Amino acid sequence: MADTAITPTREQNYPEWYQQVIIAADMAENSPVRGCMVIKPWGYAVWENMQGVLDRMFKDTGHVNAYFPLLIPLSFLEKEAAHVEGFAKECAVVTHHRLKGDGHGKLVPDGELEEPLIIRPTSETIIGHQFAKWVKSYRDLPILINQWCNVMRWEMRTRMFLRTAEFLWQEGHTVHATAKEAQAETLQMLDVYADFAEQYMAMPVIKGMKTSDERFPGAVDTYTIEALMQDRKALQAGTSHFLGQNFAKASEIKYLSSEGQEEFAWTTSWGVSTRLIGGLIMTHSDDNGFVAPPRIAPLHVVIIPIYRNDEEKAQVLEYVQSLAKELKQQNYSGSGLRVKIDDRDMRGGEKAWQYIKQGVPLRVEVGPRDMAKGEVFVGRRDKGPKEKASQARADFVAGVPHILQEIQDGLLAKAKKFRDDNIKRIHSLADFEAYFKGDDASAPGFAMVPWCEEGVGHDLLGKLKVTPRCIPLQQEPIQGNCIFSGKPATKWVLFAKSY
RNA sequence: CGGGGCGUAGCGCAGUCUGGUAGCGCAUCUGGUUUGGGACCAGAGGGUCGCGUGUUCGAAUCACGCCGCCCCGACCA
Repeated sequence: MADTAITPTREQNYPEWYQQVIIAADMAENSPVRGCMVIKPWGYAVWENMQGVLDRMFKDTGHVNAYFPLLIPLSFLEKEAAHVEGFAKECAVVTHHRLKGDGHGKLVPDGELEEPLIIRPTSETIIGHQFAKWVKSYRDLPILINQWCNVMRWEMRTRMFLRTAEFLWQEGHTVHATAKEAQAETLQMLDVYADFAEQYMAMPVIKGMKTSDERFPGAVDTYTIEALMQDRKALQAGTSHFLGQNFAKASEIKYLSSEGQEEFAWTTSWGVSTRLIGGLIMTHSDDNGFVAPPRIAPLHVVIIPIYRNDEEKAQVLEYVQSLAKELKQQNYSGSGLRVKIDDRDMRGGEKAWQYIKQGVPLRVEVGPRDMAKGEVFVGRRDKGPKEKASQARADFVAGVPHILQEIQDGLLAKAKKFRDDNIKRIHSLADFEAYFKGDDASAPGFAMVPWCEEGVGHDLLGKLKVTPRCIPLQQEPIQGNCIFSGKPATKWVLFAKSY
């Protein structure tokens, strides 16, 4: 056996390591359909936990859930000019509504549709169409809606979780009477995303506004949370868009104001996807596999009973069942502890390694010796696989919530330090080039660059495969000149190689 | 859509150059020995060799055509 559970290691081949972690943790696998993935129970459990927290946060900020159709009339996509440009090339199109036999055992499309339908790449157009009917008066506003669904974008190159042709997400869509209110909503949801990423996923993010080139097609302003992965590439982890009146005009969302004037409404949209799981994997996992932050881990504690014969088995199982019961009564992050006893007929070591690869925060091994002493033998996922220690059973049970929070905090602190250690302030084009040159496998991290706010176009960016990630909301005082134009700088801009 | 590579057991591969009745490792199942740690021994099950046509006494292997997938670009939540 290799000395790490995952081969290759991050150091040896990061992209391959990423794939292997997903397979070893049994989170997902490729499907027979190009670019699509099967999310297996362990991966889906992570998503369900993320959904649970986000859904509560959305509801706490006044949103309600609804559902809109998968299929959208093609003509809807044509309504907003920039939106057409942005999405037309990557849409799956439905042109027929049944199949017929060709007489040789094959099925061929039959029944051509008068108007083709597209599979939603995002739902602004169809939701806007419905909103137009729902909004008549200023009294109907605001509309604060979210939907959990799948969308499809026919991407050229895909990677599990990070970019798949079909992916799961939530998309929030809101309508407001004023620009100010819509802008406040956009920023509020960006904060929700940032809080979720940091407090639950232990993934530090930088909040900022996208530069015009990176904006969502059809948006006035796009805000983003940007995270740094362990290979020092950036990941756009969530976006929130102020759509101005662009979609309101395209879909004719109009209302009568309290002054009796007909006005176009102001809309927003915001989303995070299963891509976050990819970010989670690349933020915390190590050469032994996935590391699940306790607050969204499918299991908090796995108990592995150790025994030699049926008599011992009966005794140990009784002991661990009462242990599991006590643990489940403990509370962590708003719910009972998630605990499982694994009494499969397998060797203990093999089970232990499986849970290491799956990232379970705490492994408890209990055999006759522990039982006799009223102890448990505990391993933590944030420590080495063999760094395990005995502990009095009662102390352990009472202390688990505290240990879990310690692991959670440790993951965030470690990720934050890594992120902060890999942000560099750069004041000249030459330094910028020196920082970013090198192949894709050796991304250096984030660069903070002084900028004059007049576009960031430069040939160097394409050559270095570097993109502006965002204009951070939190700006520090700046002096000096824009590295692109040489004019006095007014803002710091964040650059990186990215996913 | 350009450039490269690959389709043989559930997974990973050898065999193809030089045509001769399909093999290895892992996984699975059975029996045994083990048992505080990703066990060991013995045995078993499992494949129209991507599809089609051709050459041949004989094709995984040669020829032609097709299909699919992966990697590198353009595109990207």
